[in-house]
Amino acid sequence: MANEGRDAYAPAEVEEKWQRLWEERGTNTYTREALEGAPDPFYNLMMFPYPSAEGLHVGNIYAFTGADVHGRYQRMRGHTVFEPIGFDAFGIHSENFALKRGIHPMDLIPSNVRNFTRQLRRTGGMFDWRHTVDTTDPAYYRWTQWVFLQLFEAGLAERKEAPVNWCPSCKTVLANEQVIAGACERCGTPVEQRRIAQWFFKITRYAQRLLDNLATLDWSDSTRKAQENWIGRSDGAELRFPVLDADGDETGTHIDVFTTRPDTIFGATYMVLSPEHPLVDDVTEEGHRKGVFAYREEAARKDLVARQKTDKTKTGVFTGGYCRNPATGEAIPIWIADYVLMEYGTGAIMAVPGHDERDFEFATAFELPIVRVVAGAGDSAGTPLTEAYAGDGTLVNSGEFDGLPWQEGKRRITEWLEGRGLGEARVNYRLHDWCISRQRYWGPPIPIVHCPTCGPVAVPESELPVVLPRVEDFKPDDSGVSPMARVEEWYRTTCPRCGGEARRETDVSDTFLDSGWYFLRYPSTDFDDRPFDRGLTTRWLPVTTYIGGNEHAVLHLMYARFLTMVLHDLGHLPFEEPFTVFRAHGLITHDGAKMSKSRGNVVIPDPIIEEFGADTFRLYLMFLGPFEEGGDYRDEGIQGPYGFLHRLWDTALTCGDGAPEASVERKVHRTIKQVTEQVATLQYNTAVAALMECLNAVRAGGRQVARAEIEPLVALVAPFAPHIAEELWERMGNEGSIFDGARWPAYDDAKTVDDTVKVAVQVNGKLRGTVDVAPGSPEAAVVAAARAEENVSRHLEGVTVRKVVFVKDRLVNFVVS
RNA sequence: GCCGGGGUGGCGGAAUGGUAGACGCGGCGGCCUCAAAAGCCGCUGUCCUCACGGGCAUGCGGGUUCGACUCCCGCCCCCGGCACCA
Repeated sequence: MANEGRDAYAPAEVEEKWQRLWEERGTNTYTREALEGAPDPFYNLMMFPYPSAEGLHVGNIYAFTGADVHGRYQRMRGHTVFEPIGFDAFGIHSENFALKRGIHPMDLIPSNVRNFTRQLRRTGGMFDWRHTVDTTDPAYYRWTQWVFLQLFEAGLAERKEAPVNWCPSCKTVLANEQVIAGACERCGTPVEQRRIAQWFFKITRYAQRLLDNLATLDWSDSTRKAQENWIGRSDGAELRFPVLDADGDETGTHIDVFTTRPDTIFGATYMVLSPEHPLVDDVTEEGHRKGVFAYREEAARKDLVARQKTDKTKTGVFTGGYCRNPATGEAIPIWIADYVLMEYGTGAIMAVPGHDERDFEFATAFELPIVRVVAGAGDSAGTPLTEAYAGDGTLVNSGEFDGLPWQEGKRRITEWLEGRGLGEARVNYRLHDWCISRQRYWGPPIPIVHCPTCGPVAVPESELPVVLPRVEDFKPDDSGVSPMARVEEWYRTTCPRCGGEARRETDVSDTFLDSGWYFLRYPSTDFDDRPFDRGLTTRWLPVTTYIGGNEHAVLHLMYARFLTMVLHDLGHLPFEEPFTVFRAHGLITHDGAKMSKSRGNVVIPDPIIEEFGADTFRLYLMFLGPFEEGGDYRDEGIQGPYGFLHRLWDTALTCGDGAPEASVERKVHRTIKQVTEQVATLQYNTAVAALMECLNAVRAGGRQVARAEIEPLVALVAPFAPHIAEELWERMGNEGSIFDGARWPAYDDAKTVDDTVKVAVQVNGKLRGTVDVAPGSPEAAVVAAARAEENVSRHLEGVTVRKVVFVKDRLVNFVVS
């Protein structure tokens, strides 16, 4: 193709030009007035990144591009699309990196943010840089602290003791990820647990609502399911086991257990308390005190991670105490064992070794009695148990309840015990309250003052933010509390209530609190006197579409939902669910393997963008696999999209003004239809394939291309490759940005239908030929044509046709003997 | 163990129960070019056949159906998440 006098596609030039123009013209940014008056708002949210020192990685770009394609598409359909981005810059990653490199996070983060901003601009995202947030900016975390106070004042924040990982050598608190195989990641010393007072948000109060609302959300199934499991509702009963003294008389205290199988209570042959259970001392007999004490110490010495390791053999000790099984009336021994967790249920269980795998293992190890109380098909009351039986069956050895199906037994036994004041039906959740305290430096201070007379007092709203001071020595030390606890001039203050001497809370809050409400802030960043403006919030929220990774399926998304619900209940928000639609994108691998630094197969975006351009990179990322499932990045694969954009460029700039050819026009209309449907549902890989196929058809045989044949393709490719689309759009003589004025092409249904269709002809289900017929041809005509087909007729020779299957415009199948 | 998602050419991946392998990469052969970049043409699952054709092919084993990558039953393997949750 002769092309002297016309410049070749030079991505770098085109991309720099349009990034500059977008910025100059404010193409993607909104003023406060524009946001307030938006006629058709579409809030397109993506998960804001943590600005690491390494820069954006391919995973970030993959996620952002997928979301940006969606936003650009919605904009071309005429919506006012608000697409903000920000930085989730507090937290342990920055702090650890800063410690390692000896750079203060207050210096490190701004330079990381600058670098991320530069990279994000280069990728061609439609970001509104007027409305960005940085969680480490006091102007932002002032409102994070405000959110804390809302919960505090509503009685949803409470301070209680909870275990943390403790390194006895570094004398510091460790996050779970800093514990490697039970040892401190820095010094290798075995980690212990310690109990310290921490702040919790009472998310468990919202467990049922968080669960119920899931059904109303248009979210990826995998994400919804993950939330459901995380909340972990189980229906059962709380039962009371009276404690007995040495003479076998009731002492008046009792142990409550939670069980999902009250029907098996006749098989409860012993009781197990968690080592931390408050009644352990009460029930322990003199002779057993030493053993119980030693066991409890040992359990405490284990770190929180190791404590939860499964497939370890069961350990435990007998306390010497007994309680009464309220069903059988018999005395059963009370043990303590670390397989019972204080965090779940009541911290105590009735052990039914016949029908619970863990109890069976424990009973076998310590030679405790095992009784069958459920008989499966073919079993009787006396059938011995060689393993725990957890299947279906009817009750046996259960007194008056013998013979009942277990489900019915569950109900009846609960009622029976309830009638005797020995228990009641109960629902229990796996979800725990949200611990937001971090004994760290790099986070927003929790806005509380501890007063010796008034207790914990909220910092008045007018005094927010409680600014995190610049402290050069922020390394955790042997004090065991936050580094802020040694900055006396900071923590010494007066009580806001009584004016007496007091001390600031020195812990900072969890980063999930920063990210738990950031989407509320974006539209309102023009306001510094309120976290989010009522009018803007009503117009723009809830978020229309949120696209992000499933790694945040439970924590981030659950906390954001919880905070939204609370703020709704407190009258601050008119909705209780923040994200109407959520879509989880897949993971991207490189040459079939997960990317990781240690493998050395991390794809670095910058050199790729330099060589091929952001448009090609974006197009390739969206093409290499289904967006919601992820895909495999292969370095050579980028050549396909690269060549495609080159051909698109050449074709668009050499097209003529003639009328479109009918068959090509049909292809174009079919493509518009397909791309429209598939981009809307995030099926980007097949939409891109359709664009390639269409361009091939348009260019077939080096034919002269008509403008009407190629111009729609320029618009269809725009969400994926915005810079080249703008440039071609302009060079084809159009005014203004292709993203302004709802330029998404329309298709004519009548023009998506071909004038002939290929019908497959089978004999006994095997393809023997095809025939071309007019669409909608009747059976008789198609069958006749099929019989006439040479190869088909040969296969029909000498056999009897028993049946003819006809599917209009698709196939004919001759069933022969 | 539980909950998701998968298993299709050399590779990434397409296929409302109806022509398996679209689109792309890679490979092979050719064109254009001083050269490179970009571009263009043809072939490319596998086996048999000079060819026309035909056989075999969607992790494994069964089933339903005129017809199964697709639906049903039973396995195996891979990826992600949760995990002593009573």
